[in-house]
Amino acid sequence: MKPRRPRVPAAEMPDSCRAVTEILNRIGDKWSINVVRHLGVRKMRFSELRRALDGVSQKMLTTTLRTLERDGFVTRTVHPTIPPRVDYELTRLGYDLLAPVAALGQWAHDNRSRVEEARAAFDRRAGGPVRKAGRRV
Amino acid sequence: MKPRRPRVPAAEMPDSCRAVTEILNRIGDKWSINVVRHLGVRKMRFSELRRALDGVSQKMLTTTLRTLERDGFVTRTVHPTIPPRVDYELTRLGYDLLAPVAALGQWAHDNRSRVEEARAAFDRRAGGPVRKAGRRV
DNA sequence: CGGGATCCCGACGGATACTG
DNA sequence: CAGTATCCGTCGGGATCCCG
Repeated sequence: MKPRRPRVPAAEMPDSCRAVTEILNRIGDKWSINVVRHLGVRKMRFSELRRALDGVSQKMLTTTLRTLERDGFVTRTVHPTIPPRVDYELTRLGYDLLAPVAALGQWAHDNRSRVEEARAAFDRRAGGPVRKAGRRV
Repeated sequence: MKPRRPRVPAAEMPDSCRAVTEILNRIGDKWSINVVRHLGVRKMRFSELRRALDGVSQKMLTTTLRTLERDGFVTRTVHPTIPPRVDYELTRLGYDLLAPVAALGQWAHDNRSRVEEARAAFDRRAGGPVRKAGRRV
């Protein structure tokens, strides 16, 4: 259990800022996080992942997995059988990433209702949701 | 409310999955995380944030702050002075979110080089970075 | 100073068809 | 099964102008 720092010193922000922005641009897309989370449970093959993710297109799953592989988060193992079989598995780096990601996931799970309530309250006050914002699911 | 588990069983993934996807769609945009991180240091006014974030447009900062306000992560305080002054501050929920976010930020900062090395190694093997659908740039 | 209103573009990502 | 190759719509988000 890593002691999390309660406060970020202002002086360190700029540098830390870029790192966060970078990593977020990488894993902040629509599927990466959930792929990592699923592979965190066990190694899976392509079609398993596709079914598990529910809604991902084949193209995006391929792209997502390739990029995760490129960044060193997953390994791709091809079994030259018929029919072909490809396994995806988290690397050490992938498991390291899983820790903070799982924490965020746990937070999201635990605090979902608080966000929903705040949102509903705001909409009552303001008369409607904010235009132009996060992607819808 | 279920007790938290270190490992998420595969059976619970779908539910947890949606929560993560939702929260990530919300804060996974280009600026939200860094706004929260900056406000985690101290309360700031609009133009302070704008300067601190380096590169954010006025429109996106406004939109980001509105949505964060809507979701209950920040408060917006207008001082009816001349010139006007608007302060943004994290709510309790915002500080709660800051914890896992800061952990992720710390991870990003600490592991930046590992990702860069993996990426460089992959590009050497494959002959170039990934483009769409696994092609090379 | 802190926005709101518009215009616009490029990417992200879905649908579909084809292949080894 | 596990991809590749295309086409194409959506919208995130930057630029610009205006206003109280």
